[in-house]
Amino acid sequence: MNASRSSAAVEDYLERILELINTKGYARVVDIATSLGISQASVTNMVQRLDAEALLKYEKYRGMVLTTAGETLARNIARRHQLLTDFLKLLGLDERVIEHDVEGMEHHISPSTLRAIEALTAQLKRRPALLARLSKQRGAVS
Amino acid sequence: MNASRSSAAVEDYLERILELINTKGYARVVDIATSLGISQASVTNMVQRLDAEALLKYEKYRGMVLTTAGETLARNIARRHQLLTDFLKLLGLDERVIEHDVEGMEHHISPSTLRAIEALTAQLKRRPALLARLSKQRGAVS
DNA sequence: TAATTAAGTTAGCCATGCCTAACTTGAACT
DNA sequence: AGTTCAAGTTAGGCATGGCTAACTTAATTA
Repeated sequence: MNASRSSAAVEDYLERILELINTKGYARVVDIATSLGISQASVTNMVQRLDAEALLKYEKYRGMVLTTAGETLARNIARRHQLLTDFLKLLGLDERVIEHDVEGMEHHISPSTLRAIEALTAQLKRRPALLARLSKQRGAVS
Repeated sequence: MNASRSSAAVEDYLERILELINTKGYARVVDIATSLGISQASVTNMVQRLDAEALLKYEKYRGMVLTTAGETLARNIARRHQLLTDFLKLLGLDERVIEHDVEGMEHHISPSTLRAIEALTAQLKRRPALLARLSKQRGAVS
């Protein structure tokens, strides 16, 4: 009934589930739990909720498949994550920092802001001199 | 005892409290509540917690003052907020979108990422041609 | 087929941060 | 001094999203 707004938690789950399906072909409760660093019980709970919200189809003890809505949403989330990561990489930041910051920020970026960052990233990629100056300016450290 | 990590909520409160003190000279529970769009009861609660965490000194029914630690923290939060806002403004985004996104993202940006964005902003300010191209590239709309 | 065990589920609990309703405090005015 | 009322506080509750402990399911293997 409620197709309102996905919470950060929902987005995190969908992102990992899609990733697992893409790499392993399926997403198990135990793998989602490990990947997110939380308990299996928490995953079971959320997966049942995602089923109720029609973002995936879940059969107890069996497995899950993303619905069309769920897959579309998950793809958008993954794309946003990738774009933000690319942008921060361009700025020469440390991998760990990038991962941490992207995981925090990604749930709060509007489509228009994302488009702007995407365009900026594209422009920056053509200006290595500018990027070099950036690194120098702040000490070349992440 | 616990100088660990501030939650997003704590940061939001400190930011508003500093702002109120800067503009009105003092921060009252009712003003903080209005400014954050939450109930007075919630504010009372948090203010007592911030007192316990030594980020401010609070006397019931009287008033509050930021401690040195609290003020330093608040200033850093405000600065981060300003830098992010400046950056997004440069990209030509809508004010509302900027406010929304900054409020969401600000709690998740590492110091190093902030420095990088600061340096990038400084460079971009000198390249209006690049910024113009950006707007054209994505349709000139926010 | 029976036993073992990894995977999954359920029940009940906790912290955070919000809420409303009801009560208290203190400032301001008569 | 007493009344009034805005500001502040307290109590109790709710949603989200975690947790552990105990139980169930199903796959594997002897």
